[in-house]
Amino acid sequence: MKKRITELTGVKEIARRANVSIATVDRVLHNRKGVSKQTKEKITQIIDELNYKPNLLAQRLASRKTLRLVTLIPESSKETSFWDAPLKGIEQADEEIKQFGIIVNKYFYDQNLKSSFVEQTKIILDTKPDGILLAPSFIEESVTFTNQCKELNIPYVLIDSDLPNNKSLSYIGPNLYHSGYLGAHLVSYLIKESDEILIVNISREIDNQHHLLKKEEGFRAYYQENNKTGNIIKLDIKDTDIKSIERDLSKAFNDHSSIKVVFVTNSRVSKVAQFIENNQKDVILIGYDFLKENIDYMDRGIIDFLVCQKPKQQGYRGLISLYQHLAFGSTVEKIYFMPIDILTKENSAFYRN
Amino acid sequence: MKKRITELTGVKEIARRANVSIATVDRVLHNRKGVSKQTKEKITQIIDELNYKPNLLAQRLASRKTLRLVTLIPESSKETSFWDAPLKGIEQADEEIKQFGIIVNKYFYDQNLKSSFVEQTKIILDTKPDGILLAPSFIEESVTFTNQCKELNIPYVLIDSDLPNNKSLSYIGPNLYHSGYLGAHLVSYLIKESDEILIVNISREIDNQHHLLKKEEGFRAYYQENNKTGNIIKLDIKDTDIKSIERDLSKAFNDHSSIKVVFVTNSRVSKVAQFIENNQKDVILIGYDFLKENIDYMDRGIIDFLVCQKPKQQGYRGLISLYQHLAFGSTVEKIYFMPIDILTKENSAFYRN
DNA sequence: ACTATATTCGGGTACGTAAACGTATTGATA
DNA sequence: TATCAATACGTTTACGTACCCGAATATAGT
Repeated sequence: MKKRITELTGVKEIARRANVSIATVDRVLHNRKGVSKQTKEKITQIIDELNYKPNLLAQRLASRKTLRLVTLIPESSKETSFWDAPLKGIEQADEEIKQFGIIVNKYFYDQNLKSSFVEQTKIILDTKPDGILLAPSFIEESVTFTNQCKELNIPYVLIDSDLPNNKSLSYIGPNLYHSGYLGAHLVSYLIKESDEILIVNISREIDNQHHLLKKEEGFRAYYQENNKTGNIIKLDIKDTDIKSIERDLSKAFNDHSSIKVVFVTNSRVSKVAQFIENNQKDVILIGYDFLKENIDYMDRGIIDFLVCQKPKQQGYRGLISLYQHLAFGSTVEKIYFMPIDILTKENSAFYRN
Repeated sequence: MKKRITELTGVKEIARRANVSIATVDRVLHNRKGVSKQTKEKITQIIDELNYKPNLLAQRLASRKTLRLVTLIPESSKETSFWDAPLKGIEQADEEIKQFGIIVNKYFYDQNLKSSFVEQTKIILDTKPDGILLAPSFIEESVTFTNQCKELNIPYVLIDSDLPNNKSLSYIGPNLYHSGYLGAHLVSYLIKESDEILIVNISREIDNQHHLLKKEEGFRAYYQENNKTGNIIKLDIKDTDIKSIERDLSKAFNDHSSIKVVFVTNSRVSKVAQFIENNQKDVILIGYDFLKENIDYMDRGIIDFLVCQKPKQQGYRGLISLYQHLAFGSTVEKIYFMPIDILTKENSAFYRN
């Protein structure tokens, strides 16, 4: 530990060199009025010369502001615990930044209930937060909401899925198309020419099917582009209870005798795993997301691969981005695609969500 | 943005409640002498009551200390650019923390020259840094060095490979055994009973072979534990020039006609790829590390899988850990195993090192 | 020329903590 | 008893920035 050499680059130094007071320098720095053109130019020049960077510590300390951020994501449901992970990320970020005078308010909606989403957005707008982290499951309603945010000049970050006309500060989440593409690539290693591939979409109508379709598109694209002749069968399951799923799967396996690979387009892969375990099917099973139930099946060798895109990171990074943008005016990446991670029995223990 | 409600939990408030000055509170907080037992107890109690947490911003601002951290890692060589990545991570962390009064000095050694390592450690100890980030390629010498650090009370963090008697603040890097184990698991999907597997170790004697052996051990363990009957052939290549490598590989392929998978235990996989491309061998090739030359071969379909363990993150996290420990006294994870990432042609573009 | 108003600027305080320095009290020693 | 050191505590300045308040100056209008 050594004494710091006296700072030679602060506002004080700038003021000294320009023969003005620090208040004037401050005005220039914050683009406030009350400074003559001459003085402003002179100060600006000195700022450039010194390559002045404000001391962030002092800045936040002196600013008697409290930033309030809100998050709006689906609540964790019985159907899937997927949203536990982003929430954890949010909580972790909250923990880290709250000491810097940031308050985070969390709001949740029911993924099966559009009205709950709309309701929450209204409540949020009433509180006039300084920034918003949003998981936009319902496209149309989300567009409406984000437009309102724009009008009120409230920056927002999207996670998990993007919106078409994205005026968001940033999108942080998967590239769904490539995610499916990768799935197909993996599958290509695992099958022979004559084998059949079963793609399974499990999702209620009301869900944001956008996700699944994009993935399927990527999956199919791989086969087209690479002239693979895999025989692809598609199965849509709209009723998400286990009985319906088992019934539909049974039928598929009866109709198609040489299914070798099953590709489930979302985190509900554990339901399929349950069926496969019970019925002793000898297939390779690929699905999505690092959920406990999925990991269990993977450890038991029923699920072979899980593709995962760091849901916790999405929450964490989203909040941190907002914070940095609001507190320091840092620029943030407009689009931040999460890595596409491949999990197997052998590396899942080391996975960082 | 709202005005912050006047802080009711600072040293000032504690001082007010205890009927003492803030200096006395400060003394108690820092365990300095000059406070009577009574007063100290009283203040301690109030601190607990208020659940006082010091304002980190103010703390760092007021402390006229500069922390100096040093890093010691191999220099990037012609043989492998692996260490470019950790260096980048270090530089990124440096960029982030230098505004908080942290100075980072970088030192490098030649991975093929023990003496250069020892030399650098001496120089470093002379400068008496506040913390050290170390990549301990040479085990014995590193043990000596870290023991000296312990004596001088300088905390250090290890990256990339661990040391047996680890009194380090933290180890951040791969679990090599599991890394190899995963490789075998991947391979198991790709081969038939009769196929042969070629394990290739490319490394000069002087290198830290520890790495490679651990990986190989994991690889073999998988086959034993899972009763796989794969026919494993091992090839050690001590001369790292391309000609020797090609000669040795040629011989191996001549001797063994049914090699289907080649597993290279380190980042030199691109050399093998070069051979395979030139000789049109139809094998699946698996190797390590996200290097440009490796990615190139993967994009061209010569390398099928790369296993990678976030080398950049290792550098970044290592420095940040040191900083947080020294600046804030945060506790850091004693062992932080990096995730074991599987890269293919299709997800490498989204990889975050 | 004289007020009224706008513009330009500096002084000073605040944020919460660190720590150098000063002061008062006590008790031991010569 | 005079001296001194140790102890316990308070006062004050400093860190670098934000921003309020008011003073000085310039400009305009009569």
